[in-house]
Amino acid sequence: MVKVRFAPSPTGYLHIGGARTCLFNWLYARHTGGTFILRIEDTDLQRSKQEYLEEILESIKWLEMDWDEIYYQSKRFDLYRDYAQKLIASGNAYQKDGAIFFKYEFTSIEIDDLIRGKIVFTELPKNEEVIIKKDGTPTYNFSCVIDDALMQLTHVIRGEDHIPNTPKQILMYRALEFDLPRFAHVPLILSEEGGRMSKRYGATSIREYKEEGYLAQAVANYLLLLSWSPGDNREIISLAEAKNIFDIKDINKTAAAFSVDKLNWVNAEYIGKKSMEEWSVMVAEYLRHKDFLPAGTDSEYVKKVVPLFKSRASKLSDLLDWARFCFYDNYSYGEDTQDILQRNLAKEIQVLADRLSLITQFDKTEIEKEFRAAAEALHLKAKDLVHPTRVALTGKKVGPGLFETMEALGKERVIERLNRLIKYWGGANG
RNA sequence: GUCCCCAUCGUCUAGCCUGGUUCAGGACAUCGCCCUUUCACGGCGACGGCGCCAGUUCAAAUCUGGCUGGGGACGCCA
Repeated sequence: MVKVRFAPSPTGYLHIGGARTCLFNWLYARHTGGTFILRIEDTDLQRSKQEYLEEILESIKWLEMDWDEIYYQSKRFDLYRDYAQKLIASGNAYQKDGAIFFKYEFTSIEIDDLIRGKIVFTELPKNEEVIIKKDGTPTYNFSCVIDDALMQLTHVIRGEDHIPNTPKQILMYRALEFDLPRFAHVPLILSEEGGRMSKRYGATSIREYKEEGYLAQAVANYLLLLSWSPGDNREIISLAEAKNIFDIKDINKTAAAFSVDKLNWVNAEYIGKKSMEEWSVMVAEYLRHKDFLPAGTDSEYVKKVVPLFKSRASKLSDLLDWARFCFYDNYSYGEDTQDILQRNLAKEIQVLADRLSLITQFDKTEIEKEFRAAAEALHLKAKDLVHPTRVALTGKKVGPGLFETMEALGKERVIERLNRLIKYWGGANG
């Protein structure tokens, strides 16, 4: 019976690296029908924070993972001290400077790693290791061994930065006469530049991706693709599907560089799969959460307007910029619109506005019909009228289809904004 | 410095274990064309890679060794 764990330390937020390690563990447990436990490694009382703990738990849940059991190392200090005493009694540890040291003889240690095969250490840098600190709390390597053994974990799936810890831990297993779990060290996730992942290179905590408007399923899907693949060219895989096929042996040995571009693509794929209804609800919630909507914004209006952006957004935060014109009138014409605005079409826009105001059924079909008729009457190519109209309505050169934008905005707003551009040019009679 | 890990397009990867079926397949990005009122979506196409050197073999991306490059660890942090 498989039993695995994810063991975060609440001294910081859940990062993408930790999230992926968690994902692999969770997936393996669910694939095998085993048990997945969460072990909070809060032994550093100074640096551990409740805020971080909540954050980590929230992020894991957000990614749609769950756990069968949860433990806190801070509640198990007595246990670690008992085992340290046992080591003293058996002559494998001793007290010095108020701390307890585990001592060991030099031996060649071999790790039979499930991902990398044999890893051989022919020497170790030291011959003793602190296991209980002066303040009575255990060190990482010790509490980790005690818990992994006592919780009867069958597999320890963790980041490869732990490879150098493993020989020390194995020595402790032996001294304590514990059975060894299987080890699987997964590759690290590198920064976009291929270097070390750190806060200096943009967002790394799961929360930040949530705040940026990435969908949980997309983030999980993308993370899954780093150093693992289903082997059949599929890129879009739900966790439910991954559960069926995930296996440790399919995890690569090579570290993967994180790519925002690819994440954006995956996220856009997930957005594409949502129905318009789901999309609207999702965006509305996001915009409200971001406090973006002006007070009193009609939710029906929000529903009308957000579909415009579904096929263009790669993440919800795109709307914060792109959809601004839908909710605010105080936008200015962008710098890059000058080439369009320098041609004064005040009279023509006035004609357009007059014709549009007569439409009773203000939908995109009627609007387009009238719009094209107006262009023809004015001897203008449709696009010569389209571009300035878009600038008038949105302040931007690029955006959703013009006629659907007009329908979503509603007749009143459209006319108002056309008049605003006419005024900008100095009036239709000037 | 010492120890350890890794090495296929710019990036993520398939292939590598069980050498010939591969003048290496897919995806992201980039570029081009089509669609088109702009951008995006969608469709089509292009560009682009087995780090290097030896060895084994009739045959190596696939096996072996060395080199180089990248990453990690050396805390009474985890």
